[in-house]
Order: sequence, then C-alpha cells, then structure tokens
Amino acid sequence: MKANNPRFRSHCPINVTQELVGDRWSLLIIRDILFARKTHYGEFLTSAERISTNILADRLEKLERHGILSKTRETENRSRYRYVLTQKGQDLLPMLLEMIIWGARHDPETAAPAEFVEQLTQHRADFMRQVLAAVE
Amino acid sequence: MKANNPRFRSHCPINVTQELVGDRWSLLIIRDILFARKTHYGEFLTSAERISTNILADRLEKLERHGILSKTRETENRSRYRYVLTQKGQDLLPMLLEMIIWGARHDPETAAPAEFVEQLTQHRADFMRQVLAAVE
DNA sequence: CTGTATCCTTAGGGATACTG
DNA sequence: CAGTATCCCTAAGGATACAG
Repeated sequence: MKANNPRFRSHCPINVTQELVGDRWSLLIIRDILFARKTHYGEFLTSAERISTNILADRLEKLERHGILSKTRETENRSRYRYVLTQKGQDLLPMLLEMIIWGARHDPETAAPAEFVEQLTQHRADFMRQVLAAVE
Repeated sequence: MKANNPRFRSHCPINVTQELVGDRWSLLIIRDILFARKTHYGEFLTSAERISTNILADRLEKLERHGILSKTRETENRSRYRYVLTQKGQDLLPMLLEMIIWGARHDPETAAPAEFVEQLTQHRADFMRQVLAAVE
C-alpha cells in the first residue's frame, strides 16, 4: 500500500519530474507564482493560456497534495486563499529557467525579453541564486 | 494542415518548450540518446517505460520534424536508421539535468545514483559543460 | 529488425451553469 | 470573488497484427 506514493512508470528522475509537473498546466501555474507574483485563484485565470476554472482547481489541489505549493487562508477575508510555493516548488526554478532559455532560443516569436534570456544564459547558476533571493 | 508552424497557446517560452517536448515520451527518448547512448529504434523499445511501436515511430517523426533529432541511414545496412540529436536537441541537456536533480531529490525511490546527483547539484553550469563535452 | 496500420480505451481537458 | 459540479469531446496513448 503506497497510498501517498504515486505509482510511477519508472523511478527515472526525469520521468518522475514529468509525471509530477509534466501536465499541460502545472508549470504555468508555478510560473505565474514565481515570475508574475500571482497568489490568488482569480489571477491564474487571467493568464494568456486561459485555464478553465475546474482544471485550475484540480491542479491547485494536486500541486498541494504533492507538496509543491501550500494554500493558506487570508486573515482578513475568510473565503480567500493564498497560494505559495513550498521549498519543493521553489526548487523547480532552475528547471523553469532552462525551459525559458531553450524555448526562447528556438522560438522566433518568443515572448521572452531578449535581455533577460541573454543574461540568464550567461550567468546560469549564479543568476539562479540571484533570482531566488529576489523572489524570497 | 498543422504541419510546419505549430500554433502555440502562447509564446511564453516555458509553454513553447512544453508544447514541443512536454508529451509523455519525447524527453525519455532524448534521455536514452544522451545518457544511454541509444541510437536505434529497437533500443528505445527496451527502456523501462515500455513505449509501444506506433508511439515511438510517431515521436521520432515529430522530433525530427521539429529539428530536434535527425535520422540517417546506416551505410552497411539499408533498412537501418541511426537517430542522433541535432544541436537543438542537445540544447535540452541543461533542462534534463535540472529535471534529474529535482526528480531525484524529491523521490525517495529514485533510480538516479546519489553521487551523480550530488556532483550535478554542486557543479551545475560547469558540470553541464563537462557532460556536453563528453557526449560529443 | 524497422517500422505501419488498425482498432480501441481512457484520461485529460474545455465549456459552462451553478453555489456560498 | 473563489471555487464545484456536470457534461462532453478529442487527442493521446496502448495492444497487437502485419509488412518490407
């Protein structure tokens, strides 16, 4: 009985990562939290890719269940939640940055600011630490 | 009609990367080429995740169409092909390494050798250059 | 061995009405 | 505003027979 442990096709870490956050939406939600500083349900709905309400609720629940983000009540407002990344979620930043570099380099119409990508590419690990510090 | 120019949901580079290689199989094929040095159709079929023949053929064709790998005839054997990564495909290595780090760190049953992950984590950018050099 | 062709099933996703 | 609940549908994937 591995109730908590999802059954992976394999324990290859690449496969595991993909099974946990490789669906169509999870990484975009995490992107919104990390880069657009979004924290509330309604904000995720406004992103360019237009996630629908049921899918968003489902993904938020899954990500919380996997310990990637946590949901906390707003003190002022009873029915308002705040979504923040756990350490496990923040640990996805380096991978996201590599996805940005690759996606931007190979898409002529990329939405990523050229400077940002260039800076990112040059600095890599050092830059990652900077970004993390700024985010925290 | 969906041939050359894929219509992306958005040109966010994270989204683009995911739409190009974010399916269930592409990255595992690329992993096999990069890390297990596989080059032939039959070899991909033997991996732990057990891809089926039609899906494999489909993915190989898609990856070739997107310029991520290239297919060349073996000189000795007419009906044998050799699959190799293009530069665009090799550029995925840093992202794969980050996926390895994250997946291994957060899966207690990971198949990744602890030493490798530790070395990878510590060296990051430098290590990536080493790996690339070794692969080429 | 290197693939195609078929058939079939299902999970994932989208639209939208509804609730507190 | 912050979600649930339904309904529906398609693309993605799996099994397997077959072909060069």
